[in-house]
Amino acid sequence: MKASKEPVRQPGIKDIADALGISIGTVDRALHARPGVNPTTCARVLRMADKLGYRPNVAARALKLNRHFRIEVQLPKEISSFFGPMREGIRHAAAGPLGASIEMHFAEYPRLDWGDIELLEAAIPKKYDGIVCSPSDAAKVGPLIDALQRQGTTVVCVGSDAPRSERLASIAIDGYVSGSLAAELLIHALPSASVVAAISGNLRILDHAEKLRGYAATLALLAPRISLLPVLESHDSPKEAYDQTKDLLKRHPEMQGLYVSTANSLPVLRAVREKSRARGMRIVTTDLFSELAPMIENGEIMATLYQRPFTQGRLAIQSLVHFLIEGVRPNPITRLTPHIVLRGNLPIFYEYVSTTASISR
Amino acid sequence: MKASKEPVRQPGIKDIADALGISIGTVDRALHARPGVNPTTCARVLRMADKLGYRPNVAARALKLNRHFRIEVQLPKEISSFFGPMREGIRHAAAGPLGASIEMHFAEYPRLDWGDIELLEAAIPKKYDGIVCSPSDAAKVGPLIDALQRQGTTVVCVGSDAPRSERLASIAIDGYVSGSLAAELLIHALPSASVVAAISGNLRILDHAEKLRGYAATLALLAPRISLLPVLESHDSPKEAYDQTKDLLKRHPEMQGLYVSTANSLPVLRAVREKSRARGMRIVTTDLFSELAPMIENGEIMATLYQRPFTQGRLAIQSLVHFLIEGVRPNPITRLTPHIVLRGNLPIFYEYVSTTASISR
DNA sequence: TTTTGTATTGTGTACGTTAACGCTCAGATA
DNA sequence: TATCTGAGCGTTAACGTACACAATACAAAA
Repeated sequence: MKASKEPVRQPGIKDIADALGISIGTVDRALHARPGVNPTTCARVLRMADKLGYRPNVAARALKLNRHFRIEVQLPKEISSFFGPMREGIRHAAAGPLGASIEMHFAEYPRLDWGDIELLEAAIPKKYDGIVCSPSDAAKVGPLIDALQRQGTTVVCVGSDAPRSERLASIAIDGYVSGSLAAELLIHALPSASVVAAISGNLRILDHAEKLRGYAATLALLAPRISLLPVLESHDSPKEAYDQTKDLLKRHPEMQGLYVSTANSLPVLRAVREKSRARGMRIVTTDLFSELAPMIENGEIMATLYQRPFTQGRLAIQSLVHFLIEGVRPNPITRLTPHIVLRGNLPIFYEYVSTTASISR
Repeated sequence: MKASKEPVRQPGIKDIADALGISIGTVDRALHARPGVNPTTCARVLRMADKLGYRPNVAARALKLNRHFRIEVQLPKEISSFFGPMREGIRHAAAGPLGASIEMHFAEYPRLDWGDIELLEAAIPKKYDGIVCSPSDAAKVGPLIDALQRQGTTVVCVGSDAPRSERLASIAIDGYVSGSLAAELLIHALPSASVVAAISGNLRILDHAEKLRGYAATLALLAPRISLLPVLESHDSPKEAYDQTKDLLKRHPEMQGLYVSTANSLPVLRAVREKSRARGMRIVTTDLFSELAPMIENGEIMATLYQRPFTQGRLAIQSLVHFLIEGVRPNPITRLTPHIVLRGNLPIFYEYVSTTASISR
């Protein structure tokens, strides 16, 4: 067999009109279920469109409608190894699906837990078409998101979530899975009777709590003889993290496994190193940044759970833009698994950390 | 501060022309470095375009040029748990960047190592704009790819590669990294002096060889006291794999770790199970399909290295289409890290395996 | 019958870009 | 001087769709 005619032109609205001996105006109305069309005609148009295999020409539509979306991206400045790549992912995805021109505003606030509320409030009168944000306190952010949604600004959460709010979608790492993986990695690497610990950020943040829930549950389920020390809460303060770790190591010399579920892992690692406890101690951390790489390389850190900020940003914008342009509601909740970074695949991730490289996160 | 004027219309070719008091024709020629423009004028246009922040309107361009690309995807039928999701990823990505209408042909051949050559040969006279394929024998496929490229058909390799050929790009899992990760996982889980083995597919396939190279190298480097038995080569035959594993288990009762670097892992696992050697034995497999899931769940398999077929397919089409439309040459080689699937994150991957679900691979 | 109203259909313009075509004019050639 | 040449630039018709507006039909009301 051979292909049919060479230039198989896609049928357009015009072809449907010609085939039916009517005008393109009527066809347009029929296809879009606009009022003012005879139901009989409408049916004929729909049937003919189907018969001809009509697919609307996105380019022409985009040109005609000439939509222009204003989107604000509100992310904290602080954990730049995480939110930097996330912004990159956002930019990347926004540049891709050019069905419409997208005007992106990147707004920053100092820290995860400081300034996001104000920024959201300030965004209300600006009447953006969409907002991407990473809420810290779901209870406070929720009402703001609802207010934004009601006035026609579509909100997508990325990195964290405001579960009870009206946000269009939420893209994040599955915290429970992260904790569970950390536990599993430690279980495999430690004797069946061991003592392990965990140091977390702010446990009032849902994601942190979820990580520890997964960690504890998996330890209990798969390695009942491993005992988990009371969880430390560093509140993402370097000083606190350092002091607490020091104290922990002093009080529990028998400890062999540690899960650092916050990106604020450097003080913890420093404390471990100073106690000369690096050898024998198995550590699983969270996220990936340049200081971490050599420690994975030399074995101080057994594994880190990379939270795929680039991918998260990409998916967030993809959902948002697809909704704005096509009106398609995405899955309201997307939970990704983190990448387990060991020594072997570190080079591949390290590229992302150190350069502004390729698209293949 | 407040945003500037409300409808900040994107400047077009017309605006540049007006600002300079020339015609849009000249602006168009200047912007595209077409002949027939005074260099001085050209420079003025470019400067003004930059000053006004001109971005070409993709929709208008797509409409005018009305490009129509014909792409053939040639993938084997056999490992459907791998090539199925890959086809999905391809479809997904092809539907997304609607800058042009893309006509996709999905061609199938029986097995990885049988029928791909014929399909490529058959594709030459068909004058496709692009071809996506997964070459098994690089030496044989290479010349065909070169022939296709010379006649104007752009070829992208996915899942495997034809390194010396003129293909536009190659997207695949990094085999060396895969093997290295398998080794690392086993090292962590086994006593420092152990005996481990590996069973591979066809070692003449570069990817399989790379996996074993990474495996052996990492074992030697990080755990010099672990000894690696001679590598088994199953040639992707279930019978052979089963028999070889049986034999291996009989001859080496001391073996505690096994890396199955081929998707053909079920016969191997059956042999292990029949020998009642499942407990204590640490197994790392490759890929993920429905039969594997319960074995990860119950611990028979410690981990599997998921090769992310959906992502591979998505990236392959993305490179190809982006090149066809915009003429941008992608990175010729993209090597992804596999996802390490443990019990904890299995549910997230299992979704992909069992359903035709979301986009978040 | 003419008029008015309403339900349906046709027409034209615009969206921003491309490319074919045509015009102009300086300089070269007859 | 007249004609040719070609570099440089302007004009215009598409591309397929959406929408405002105009036009037509056919009924009911005058």
